Amino acid sequence: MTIEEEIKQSKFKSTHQKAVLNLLFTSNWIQNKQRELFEPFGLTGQQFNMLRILRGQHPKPIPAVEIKSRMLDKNSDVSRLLDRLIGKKLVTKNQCPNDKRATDISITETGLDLLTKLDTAIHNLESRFLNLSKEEAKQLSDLLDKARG
Amino acid sequence: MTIEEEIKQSKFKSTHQKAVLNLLFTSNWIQNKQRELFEPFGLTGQQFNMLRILRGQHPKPIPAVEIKSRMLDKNSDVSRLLDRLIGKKLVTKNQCPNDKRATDISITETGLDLLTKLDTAIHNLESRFLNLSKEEAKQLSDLLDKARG
DNA sequence: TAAAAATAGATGTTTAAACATCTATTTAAA
DNA sequence: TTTAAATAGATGTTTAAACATCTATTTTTA
Repeated sequence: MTIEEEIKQSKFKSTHQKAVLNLLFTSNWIQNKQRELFEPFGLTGQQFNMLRILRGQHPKPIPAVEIKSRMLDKNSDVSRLLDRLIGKKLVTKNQCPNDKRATDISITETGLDLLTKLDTAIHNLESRFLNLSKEEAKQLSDLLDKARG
Repeated sequence: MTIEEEIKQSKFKSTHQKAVLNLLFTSNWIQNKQRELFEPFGLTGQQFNMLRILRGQHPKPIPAVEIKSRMLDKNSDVSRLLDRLIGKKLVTKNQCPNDKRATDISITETGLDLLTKLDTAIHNLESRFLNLSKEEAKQLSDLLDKARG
């Protein structure tokens, strides 16, 4: 379905407006797919994003402020997202010895196991459901970089 | 800034994963810009989306279910979004005479005036801040359509 | 036609987003 | 070095998202 069909709008003020609406719509579309996938595991998209960041650093702990700077959504409420992940034993938090204000956040083995279980499903979502060739995926990413430029 | 810089991640599992992360990031980026713009007018992005849909139909009223089918976010809680817009006198709601279950929703003059005030600012956001040529904007939109295909 | 299914919308509840403010600690400046 | 500024993170509050469930009405079907 084209964006025209998806939102039942045949005309747009400009090509740019159409691109913006399509971008926002497609982002929602992906997030809905992801939500379906995460739901059986009791994770939200933001929580998954955070776990993936921590896995990237594992076994090195990182402070919460560093997580925030890597999140897709820069407004994320990292403190309380962390609280929920700690409650699920997926991450640990300790006071950083060098800087008493800061925290050392690490993903636990349980967290790593959970991500491993999700890996295949996520890969399918990203590659199989994103109906693009490798070249087109690169082209899309490059256009997005340029769009924000 | 490239997506690598934005989320401080130099390697990605696949080109597709990079495209997905870039898409979600860019969507957040746009929504943050929009929020700044709407904030002085007391609107959220969803409320603006709804008003624009109603303007597209004006002066013909449409039922709430029709609004929902045109929203960018298909999970929108239309009833309560409408309540808020009615509270601001930006839209009106009446029982539909043909179908007592349904509603006739219309944008008010106040709502139209508000959108008029926002038009230039939105156009700037969409065209000036989306740093793409017309051809690139079309290319982006086409890739997004294909990605969901 | 009576019962079942579908549709339109409202509402209740839990969780999270958005925004501001606050404390503790560290770094910079006077 | 004493104060001021900046930084890391926690927390409080309001609003909205997410999910289910409910009522009223209309449509279908047995």
